[in-house]
Amino acid sequence: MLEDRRLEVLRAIVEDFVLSNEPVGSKALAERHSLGVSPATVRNDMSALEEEGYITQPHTSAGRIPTDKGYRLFVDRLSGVKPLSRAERRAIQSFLEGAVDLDDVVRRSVRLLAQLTRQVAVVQYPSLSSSSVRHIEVVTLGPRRMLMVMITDTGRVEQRIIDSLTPVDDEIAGELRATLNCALAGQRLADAPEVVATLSDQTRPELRPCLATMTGVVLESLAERPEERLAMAGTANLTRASVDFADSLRSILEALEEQVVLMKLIGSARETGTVTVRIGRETDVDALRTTAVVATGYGRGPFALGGMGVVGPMRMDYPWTMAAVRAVAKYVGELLGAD
Amino acid sequence: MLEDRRLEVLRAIVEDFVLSNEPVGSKALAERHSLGVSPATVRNDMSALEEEGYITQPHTSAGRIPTDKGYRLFVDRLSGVKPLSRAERRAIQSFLEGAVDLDDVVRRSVRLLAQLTRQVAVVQYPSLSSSSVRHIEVVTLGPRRMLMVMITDTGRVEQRIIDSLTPVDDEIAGELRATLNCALAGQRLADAPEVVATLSDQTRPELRPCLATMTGVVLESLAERPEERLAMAGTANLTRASVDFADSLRSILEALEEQVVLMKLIGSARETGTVTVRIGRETDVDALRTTAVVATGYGRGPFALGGMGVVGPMRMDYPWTMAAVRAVAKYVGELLGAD
DNA sequence: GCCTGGCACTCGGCCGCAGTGAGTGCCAAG
DNA sequence: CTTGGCACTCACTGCGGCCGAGTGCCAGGC
Repeated sequence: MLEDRRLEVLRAIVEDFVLSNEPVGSKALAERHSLGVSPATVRNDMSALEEEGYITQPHTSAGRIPTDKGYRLFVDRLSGVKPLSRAERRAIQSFLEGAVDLDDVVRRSVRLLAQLTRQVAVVQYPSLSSSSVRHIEVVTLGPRRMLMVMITDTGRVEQRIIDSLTPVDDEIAGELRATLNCALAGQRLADAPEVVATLSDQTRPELRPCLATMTGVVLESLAERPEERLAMAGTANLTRASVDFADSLRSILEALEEQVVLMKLIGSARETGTVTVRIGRETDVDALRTTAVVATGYGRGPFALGGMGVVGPMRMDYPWTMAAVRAVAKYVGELLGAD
Repeated sequence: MLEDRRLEVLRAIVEDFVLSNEPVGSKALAERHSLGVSPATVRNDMSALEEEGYITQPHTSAGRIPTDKGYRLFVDRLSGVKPLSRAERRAIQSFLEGAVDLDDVVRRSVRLLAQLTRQVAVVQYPSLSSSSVRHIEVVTLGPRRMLMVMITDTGRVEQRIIDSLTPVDDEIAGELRATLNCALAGQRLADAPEVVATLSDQTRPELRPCLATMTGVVLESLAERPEERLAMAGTANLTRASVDFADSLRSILEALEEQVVLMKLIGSARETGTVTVRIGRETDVDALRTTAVVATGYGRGPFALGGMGVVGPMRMDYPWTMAAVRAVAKYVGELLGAD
């Protein structure tokens, strides 16, 4: 019960600090939250909390602010996920439902998430490996040139120009198209490697080099090249977060432009079925040590199509942000899953 | 000649201020640049330049800084375009030549431009209206569903799902494909409207609704929807530009996230055959009144495929930036034109 | 007529200083 | 274990003075 009150004090500190962005002191705490004890008692608790590393003071004779560890405890044990209001849910839905194609869905989601949370939002495009092939098209462009277009069930399109060593014509293209479609259409791309492996033997020898190139392309694009696409919005919101932030602003922006970094951050949340939070150094990115990342996967239950999330200052309204991310992910998932 | 020296003084002020970001005074000017006159004389010139509105002083007893008008004069009459070094040209080329598809080209260019100029870089995707149709593909997805994919000669791919009122099969799809390709392949998309207009009459009546939908899609995607795509990079560079900038940083970032605004800014430079510069209020965007935009079109001589450019503080090395933008545009143009 | 050196003046930036007040830690009493 | 009291710390603020870069003006020289 002493333990309980301490946690309550921690929660109060986090909540107040998130609101005010100023170190919170014992007196204000005891007043604003009905803790039922005097400031002196709160001071003792704070002292203990500081000892344990949950809070810290920027300088002597100032209030306390939560540490990474403090936020972590708050997120893990002290906060639920604030449910969104009916109006908010409806807003999300109406914002997304006008989308005409995949690109549009992604761009709308990312803007929506940025506006909603007032943070930087990031949305991965549906990953190829968790999509299925809808159709593969092969077109001749010239005597030794073909274009291959792969369309997935999420609406994503990958195209590649292929230079053939031997001459090609429409007939050959048709044959390749038929072979590839027959083997891959409807298959999940994650299963493609096995399917493709046996393909070569069943084909006319003279087509094999071309076919190999094409299956190569399929596999290669599957190999989640690091520049796997993503969309970002709301970078302007970074400036919202206090001024001391300004120093690190550049390095944060730089980190955010590194797609690889973001993919890791957002992508790692994809597999877990829930909203995950990484706070401060937990991001494993030095430039982001003053920020927190709230992310989740979207679409298809266990086989998430991609990840989405927001990056913001550690001082963030976690319950609300988590709720918003979860809600947007849910709608986007439905939108893409149904398609 | 007096006039000449004044211009020389203005140039010196711009150059010094770009380097130091500090108001430049008469003494320093007379010393650092061999103007052959004393500080007192320079003061007189400065006084005149201020009268005419080319320079201003942030406060009494401080040096002068150029105004919008001053930069404008500098760009128009006082600066050539610094040629790039051999090494730099080579660097550009090697950075771009590994690109595998259109997306890759655009993303590489924008990163390159951002790194080169240390500013925020923006690249439009090749606009559809100045591209030609390379191929149109029609595929059945279901009994009443088809997918249409249009591929342009710049490698851009537009796809759209079409729901038909009447049942469709592979044969019909083939017929539609043939009709569309026959009419449009090789045509510039800008000419598409006329070509398409006559198409309906030459077709079997039962196909007309479908065909109409498809040509509709072609025309619609041609209509340069405002969200015409573009890529941006180097926003972190904004923080580089002095601190007083920091206040306006948010509004600048917000403006940059407005695609429509950017499209206008970059797009308007597309038609002019040269590098254009918009300084301060010339951008017609209030949030960008402290910035300058250097932009140009790329590809295909008079029929530019798209625009690219950079956004940075007014205090910018214009000769060098203009040279860099021009050089990158040239290489990208070659890359996409040859393709 | 233009350039130049000299001179008085302005004013933003940079100390150093003391006063203020929020907040802490400790202690003794309930 | 809680509480009120008390001394202490220290960031922040406002004030006054100094400094120096930079200006404008003027009278003298080429």
